[in-house]
Amino acid sequence: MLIIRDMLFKQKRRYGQFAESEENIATNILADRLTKLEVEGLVTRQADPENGRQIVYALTSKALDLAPTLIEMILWSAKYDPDTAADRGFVRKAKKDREQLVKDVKSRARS
Amino acid sequence: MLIIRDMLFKQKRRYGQFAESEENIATNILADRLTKLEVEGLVTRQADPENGRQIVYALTSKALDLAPTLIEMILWSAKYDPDTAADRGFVRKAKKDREQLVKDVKSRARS
DNA sequence: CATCATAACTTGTATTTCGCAAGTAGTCGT
DNA sequence: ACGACTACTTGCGAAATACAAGTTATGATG
Repeated sequence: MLIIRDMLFKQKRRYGQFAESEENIATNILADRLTKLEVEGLVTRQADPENGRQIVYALTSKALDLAPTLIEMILWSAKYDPDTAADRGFVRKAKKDREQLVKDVKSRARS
Repeated sequence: MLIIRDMLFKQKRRYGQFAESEENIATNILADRLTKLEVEGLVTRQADPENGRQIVYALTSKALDLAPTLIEMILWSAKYDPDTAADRGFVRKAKKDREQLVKDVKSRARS
């Protein structure tokens, strides 16, 4: 979930970027989760043609369709978790035009 | 999550009912989760005045506000998980009038 | 072209959580 | 008074996770 969240909302694409996130996931667990996500058809893995040592992960449409669920989770956190990192603009946009936000999030995550 | 799901959508209120659910949660884990949910302010626990040996659990508004998140999860499952238990009518209603469904679910869970 | 840095993992081990089976405590019905 | 019911606890083996260190392949540097 944390990986998909980072890919959907923070445009992260690489192993090193996931490892940096504030949840401090252990590297063996991260590797394990990435292969499980690949097996479940949620992410694809491919070598970066411009930099052979980098692998670029991408979300499948099955994973992009988790956007509404994650957005609802963010809204709930914004309401009840004082330490939440959700930004104001995001929450406002979600309440104003939810469908459009889902489209925007998916489109950004694809690019 | 499974406990909140059962309370929101299946009107379960008691320990024995949670233990029956198809995920077959171990009783020690169930007890642990219920106290954690209580500590986090998601459920309340009170003895049934009509039957002293039964304890009735209820969702707080903080937990009721998880309804949109859980509904989105159900919709995603209905789309991608062939073994999902989500019923047709529910999915139709969610797509037709989401806000109303959220209200209905909350209202049923409170009664 | 040898060496160093980087990125993506593996491996080993201690710690934590979980699953299963069994047992306990306070009602309640008869 | 006694058995059944409901909500838990307890003990222990198995599995998952966290932490630290090592490995492999590629790209950059002097």
